[in-house]
Amino acid sequence: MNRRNTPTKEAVLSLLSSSKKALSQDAIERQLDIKINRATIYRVLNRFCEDDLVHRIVAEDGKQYFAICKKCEPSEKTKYHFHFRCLSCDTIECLKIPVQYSIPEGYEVQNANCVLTGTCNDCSL
Amino acid sequence: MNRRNTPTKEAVLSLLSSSKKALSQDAIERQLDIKINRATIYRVLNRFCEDDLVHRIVAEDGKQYFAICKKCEPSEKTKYHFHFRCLSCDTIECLKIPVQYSIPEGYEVQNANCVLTGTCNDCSL
DNA sequence: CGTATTATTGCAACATAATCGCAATAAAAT
DNA sequence: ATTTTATTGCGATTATGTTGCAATAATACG
Ligand SMILES: [Mn+2]
Ligand SMILES: [Mn+2]
Ligand SMILES: [Zn+2]
Ligand SMILES: [Zn+2]
Repeated sequence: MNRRNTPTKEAVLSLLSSSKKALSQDAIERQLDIKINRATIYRVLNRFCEDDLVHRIVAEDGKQYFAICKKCEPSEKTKYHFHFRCLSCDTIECLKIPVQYSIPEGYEVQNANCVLTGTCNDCSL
Repeated sequence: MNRRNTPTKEAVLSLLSSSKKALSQDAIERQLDIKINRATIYRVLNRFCEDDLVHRIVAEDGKQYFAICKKCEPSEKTKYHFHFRCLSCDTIECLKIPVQYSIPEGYEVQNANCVLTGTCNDCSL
């Protein structure tokens, strides 16, 4: 399935690139200059995830948030990192903290979704 | 707000106690002998969480799963532990693996939701 | 006991997130 | 220019979870 370049794709990727926070579909739709259909945004995002351009975070609110993988090297060591959700400013950000665990025998980990919740630095003043 | 003992409450708690896996509202409703309304189950579960009898896990599928806190002492050291979701048998279990992280200055963590996904021991044969 | 208080329940309606089918559009290849 | 088919918009649909309200029942209290 070959990918095609479209204004929609570029707009969403550009927005994610310039954002310091992970964004939900909702937030993306609101922040975009052009009007893009909801289903389309989801499809674009899902494609980005498939292509490992973007990673998906599921927060405690059950919603999906998307963030660009800038420094997310697929190096086995720092494969997964924590995310932080601030209950005060309601933003989700990537923390440069590797997820460490020792999995029991026989288990195989394919993905990790780790979200810490609380108050961020900006809001704790 | 005082709590009252009801058949519903006991049935749900008993089911969670005897289950080795975390259960969704859906699964609880199906596994219960008596028919209990969906909203009621959610309300019972939310009360259990408020009272720290049960803890809530939000998985990658965006759904809530509930598990009994048997050995979940509120000791600060092992406050949070990992959970594992098997994509093969579609179950979620508590791992006795503490969540370790070093949070940046100024951040305050109130909760952690950490789910590893992959294949469990039973399914990896 | 009998009665009063109010936590709990069932039901329907609601809210929101995310997906899907299908026809129309448009990017890319030829 | 024409063909191919990935992408889009739209509406409908599924799913999870919550809420308002009246009815029910657990608990306290005389
Ligand atoms: Mn991240
Ligand atoms: Mn657990
Ligand atoms: Zn904040
Ligand atoms: Zn399994």
